[in-house]
Amino acid sequence: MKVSLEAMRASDPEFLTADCPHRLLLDHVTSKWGVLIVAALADGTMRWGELRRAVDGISEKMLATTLRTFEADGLVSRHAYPEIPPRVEYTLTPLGQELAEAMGPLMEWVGTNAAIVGR
Amino acid sequence: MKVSLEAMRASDPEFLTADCPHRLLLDHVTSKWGVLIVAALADGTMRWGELRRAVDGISEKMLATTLRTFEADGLVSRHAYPEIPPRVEYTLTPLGQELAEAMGPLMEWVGTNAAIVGR
DNA sequence: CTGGATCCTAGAGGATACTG
DNA sequence: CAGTATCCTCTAGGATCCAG
Repeated sequence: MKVSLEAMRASDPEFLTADCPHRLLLDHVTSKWGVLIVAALADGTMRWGELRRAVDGISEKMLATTLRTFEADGLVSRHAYPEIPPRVEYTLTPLGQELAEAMGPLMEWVGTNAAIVGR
Repeated sequence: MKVSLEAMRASDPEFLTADCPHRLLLDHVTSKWGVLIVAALADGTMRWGELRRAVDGISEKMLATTLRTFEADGLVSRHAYPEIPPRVEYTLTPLGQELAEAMGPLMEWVGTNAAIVGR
């Protein structure tokens, strides 16, 4: 399947024009860490610490803010258990799982073509 | 198809770890304007001016630098015609077209789910 | 028409310390 | 363990002017 801005704009003329909601959502999910967090959570529910380790190099701040953005977007759900020590789990919502599947081909492409990248 | 960091790392343990080439390539193609440029070019060869109009809101600087990055990555090819006034056309390479196809599902997902986005 | 060259800024992102 | 709070850096990106 191809992308085709033209085709998408045939049904919605505002598709990916400046300041449209599509742009905002696209910026969220293609953010530096957003892609990696979704990819990590695609494997299933994870705790904060697991996620931090799975997404190599992420700072605590960016993990927190990206997760909050995704929660607000309804892509990730958070469940905190009232225990000592605390345990908090993050899971993709059904919508988030759709996203994970939609990103599958892109991730595969990156996986097989990383060698080509120039500086 | 799901993404699954785990699965990808089974074959390549370095997959999407910090400073790996995958990260670099991913940053290129998921950059703010990169996605939109690939999407626009997926419809076929375009001239500089067309591209500028198709990618609503892009500055000349970012159009130029993103195109140069993609050229260096082998995703886009540039052809300048020695005419007055100048005409320059940009086309996706075969590799770029693969990328465009890989991004298809993501674009569709964004198209159908933009309403959900929070601020 | 297709850019290159400059200058500038907002905000993404990082480092560190601290807390329930 | 799972975060918040601060402060700071840096660069992606924008605005503008200029040129072949």
